[in-house]
Amino acid sequence: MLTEPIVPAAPMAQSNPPFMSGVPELLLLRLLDQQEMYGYELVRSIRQITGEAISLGEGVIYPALHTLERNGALKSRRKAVAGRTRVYYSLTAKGRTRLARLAKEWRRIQTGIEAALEAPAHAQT
Amino acid sequence: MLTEPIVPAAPMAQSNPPFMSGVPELLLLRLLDQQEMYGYELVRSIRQITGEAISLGEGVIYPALHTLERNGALKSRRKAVAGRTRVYYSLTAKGRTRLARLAKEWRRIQTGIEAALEAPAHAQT
DNA sequence: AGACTTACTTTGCAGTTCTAGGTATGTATC
DNA sequence: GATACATACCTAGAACTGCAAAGTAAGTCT
Repeated sequence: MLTEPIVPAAPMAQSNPPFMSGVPELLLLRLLDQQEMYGYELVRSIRQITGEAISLGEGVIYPALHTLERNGALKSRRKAVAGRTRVYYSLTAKGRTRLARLAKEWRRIQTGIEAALEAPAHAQT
Repeated sequence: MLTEPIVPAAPMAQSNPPFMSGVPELLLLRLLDQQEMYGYELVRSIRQITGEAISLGEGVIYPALHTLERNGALKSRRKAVAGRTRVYYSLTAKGRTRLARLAKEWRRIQTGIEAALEAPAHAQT
């Protein structure tokens, strides 16, 4: 049963977090370039590898994995472990190309922002 | 005259550039924190200060300025220069707070990504 | 039996950047 | 004076994407 949402849930919040676009994709490709992993594992790994700076929920990871696989950047295989079935993902050649391009793009932006933030000129010490 | 678009214009393109969310806002606040500026000027300044790494068109800048002013982060005043009218923007206290928060957020993400990209662990030399 | 963790999935919202087009005025060129 | 270019501002609409929330289900532990 249970046909109604009971409570619409309060919306609000500060909505769209800045600086996050493209980040999930970059991190997934980066991690999967090192070794085969499954979704749930990736969620924890991202938290860890970024030093708790970035935390992506399952609602972000799984859809992203599906999209990347659909695009041919990832390939997957099912594997039964401890009576449970996991879906392991790994990079394809296309995925490696994409990772390289994305990482380069990131560095470009990052360099640009850094230049702007350091911005001498004004002096405010 | 000229009442029709003549050609619908081909869409396509590679769509949404990654890593750009929040960036226009951050750069605008950063630049306007140093000195009063007008839209057209900001377009060029951003290109310059980021070392050509980031280039934001007028279609990005003006709406962003309007939104920031509406949110109370910026204040504006009209000024006639060389027979032309310019709209100069500058930071409000609220804008300064926002800049601080955004910059901090940027550094957090940036650090996280960097950690992930450098990621030793695997070794592939 | 109950509670918790693992593991995967889906829906819908929300907010943003970007391209492309359009207006208008001053200045330089022919 | 006509043409072209740079300055200066504005808007609409599309496209994308991350995120929270909720749900399913099966193991494990107490």
